[in-house]
Amino acid sequence: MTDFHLDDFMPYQLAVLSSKISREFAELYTDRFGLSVPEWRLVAHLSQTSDPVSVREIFERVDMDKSKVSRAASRLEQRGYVIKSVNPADRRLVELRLSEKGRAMVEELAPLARQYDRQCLEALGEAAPAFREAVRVLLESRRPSGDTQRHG
Amino acid sequence: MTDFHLDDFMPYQLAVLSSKISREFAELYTDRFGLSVPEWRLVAHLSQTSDPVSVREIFERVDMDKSKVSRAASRLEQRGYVIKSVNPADRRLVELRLSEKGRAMVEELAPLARQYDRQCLEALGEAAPAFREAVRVLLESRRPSGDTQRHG
DNA sequence: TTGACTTCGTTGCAATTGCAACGATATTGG
DNA sequence: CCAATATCGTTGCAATTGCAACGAAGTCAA
Repeated sequence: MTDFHLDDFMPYQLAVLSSKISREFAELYTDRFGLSVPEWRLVAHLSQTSDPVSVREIFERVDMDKSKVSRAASRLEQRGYVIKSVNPADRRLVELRLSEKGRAMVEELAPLARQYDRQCLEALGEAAPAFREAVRVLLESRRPSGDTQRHG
Repeated sequence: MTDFHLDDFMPYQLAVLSSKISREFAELYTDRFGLSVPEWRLVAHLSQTSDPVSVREIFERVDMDKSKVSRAASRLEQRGYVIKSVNPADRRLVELRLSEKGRAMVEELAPLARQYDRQCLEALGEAAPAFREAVRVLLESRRPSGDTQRHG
């Protein structure tokens, strides 16, 4: 109607794409492990290192509000996947890390994730590496953003 | 820890990217027009045609739950941006279209949207067209999905 | 040391959300 | 025509969410 074309509009396209993909992938772990999306994200993040990670570090990188991270961590702790402890050097900080049970879950989940990822990239064929790179560039071009809350 | 690399994992990367971009763009219309994200999406969709559109057509394309579309439509109707009417040929269907006021708002918003879009693509430089195309390919490679609800 | 200020994670609360159930309408098969 | 079934949009409700406010802990300057 106006010369604005929704189908070429990046925020819209990305939102639809990412929510579809996120939902589709979630089917692989929701039933099987009883994880919500924020819980999966937290677990995935913790699986990247053996060092303990603070709530702040997570919500900065993962674009989740800190309350979301905090609640996901509590639920995961209750279920035995995550261990919370107080950082002795700075007692404001909470240290999060995976328990043995948590690591075992990731061992099971990781192959599914890799497979899903591969499947996405197959659809792109040769364009896949360029796409990955483009996503990375876009992410870095966005300002690191403020100080407190992200949304989810 | 395991050989799963979150930074290369598409669903995660896309989710972070899209939520950042969506939030960033939302700053342009939230204060100025008092629109929520779902409301903007509905308006944007309606701006693409002068024909009336049903709730179903929208939530199918826009990946929003139908209740979300329904509520966005009601709020927008109350505020005079959208006109709801019953389709006489099939009285189950609700016809949605922009009012004059709604069109005027889009006229104001469209340039902002185009500008934001351009700004995103600039970060990509030459890779921009390929990126757009890749997003489209990915979107089409995802199954059109079930029948009832989307999420948002 | 003290007092002002900052940072961290949790929690209260209101708003938003997704899902299921519903009433209304339409379609289909007999 | 009628009964069974399907589709559409709205709504009730419980769960999730974002935001602000908070207490606890740390930092800094005087």
